[in-house]
Amino acid sequence: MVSDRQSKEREFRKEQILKAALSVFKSNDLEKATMDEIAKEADFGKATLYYYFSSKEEIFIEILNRGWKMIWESIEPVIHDQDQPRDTFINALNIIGSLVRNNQVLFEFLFTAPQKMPSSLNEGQPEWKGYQNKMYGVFQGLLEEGIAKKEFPQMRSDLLMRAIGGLFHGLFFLGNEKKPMSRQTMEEFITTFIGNYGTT
Amino acid sequence: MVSDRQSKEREFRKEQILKAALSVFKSNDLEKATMDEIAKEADFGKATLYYYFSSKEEIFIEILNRGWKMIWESIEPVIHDQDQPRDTFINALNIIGSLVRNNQVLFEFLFTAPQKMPSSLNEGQPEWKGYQNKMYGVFQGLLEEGIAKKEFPQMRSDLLMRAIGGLFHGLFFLGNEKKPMSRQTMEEFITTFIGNYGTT
DNA sequence: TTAATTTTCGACTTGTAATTCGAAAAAAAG
DNA sequence: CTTTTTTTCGAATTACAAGTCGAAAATTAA
Repeated sequence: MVSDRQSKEREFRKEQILKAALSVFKSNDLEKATMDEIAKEADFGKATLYYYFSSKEEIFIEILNRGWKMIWESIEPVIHDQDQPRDTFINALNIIGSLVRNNQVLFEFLFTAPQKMPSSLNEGQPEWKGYQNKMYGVFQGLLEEGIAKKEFPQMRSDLLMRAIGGLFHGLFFLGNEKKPMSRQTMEEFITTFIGNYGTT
Repeated sequence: MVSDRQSKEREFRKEQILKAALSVFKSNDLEKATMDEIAKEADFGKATLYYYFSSKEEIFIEILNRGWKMIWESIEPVIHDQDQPRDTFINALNIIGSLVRNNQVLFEFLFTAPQKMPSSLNEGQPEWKGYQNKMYGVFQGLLEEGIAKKEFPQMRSDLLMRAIGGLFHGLFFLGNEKKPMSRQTMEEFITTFIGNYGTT
């Protein structure tokens, strides 16, 4: 029988392990992150990690699952006013922006790891992939409506998406300056970039 | 003493091996591409690979070196008329575009592998990195001039670069359609995208 | 045809890192 | 204070893939 406190502590320990894993993934490159290092970083014996997670993969996946879930849950509330796709789009982008600002390392991982990781980890439609798809779906939808309403450049929405993705990534992760980016600043960049189709 | 023909055949075999390696890197993900598989694909014994290359790393690097060299040598001739940065930029982009069209697999590798690969392979400023830097330098320069001449959106050139990079990547590698993209089409997209600042 | 020289490769060695085992320590329950 | 359950971990075990070795096959030179 596990008490309430017990399971809370268990969860806490899992989080510590995930945190340690993330920091190891960050420095060494994913494939070269070893369980030994994660264990050392988390200050547990290696075998103990296997008491909490069944494999290295599972740790990896769990970080993605929790992260993408967080992202989804933070945008979900604001994506419903489809009347102004452009504003909605920028709003959503800005929300993600503030998440990123609060935890760069995690989000850089969430956004880049899927590219780098072995495709075997994508088999069986993992939970995080679902959230990611929902998110991209929403953005794509907003872009399409925005394009239809001439609020955005007239081009294929998937390409516009890619381009904005590149910009966003640059904006948050390329930064030579360390000062966090304000909503203001971000909005300016996006606006400059996609032009002022609707508002001029 | 090695005859001329001998060394040509030797070079030919090296190329076969590199080709096989590329095709293995393509399917399996880099880290999981094994020398055994490359050997099987190239139809040589594994030990023979080591007769031609001193390590798996060297094979990897050699593909990058040759590829980036090719890219650089194909743009280099057209980047000199700095009077019309926008046209020059699109020209150069288009040249790379045609290379890509002729060998998608190779170029997808050239453009994405550097992100995925262990950073240890970057040590000692490898040859390909030099070419890559020169190329980015040129593009960045063109963007800066273009921005100065108001031919491009008024924003940080590194961000514009990122965004165009994303667009380019989408254009060539995201393609749902298999038909190769014409210069015309590409130019249209880019133009739509970065606006018609100079020409309207 | 024989003697180099160049290529090739099967079998082995080596190193690394994931994963498991079994027993002990710690904590909770009775 | 026992007994039971939960956690912990050092010391194997196992798997896999890079790289090496030494001898054979093929090719070229004499």
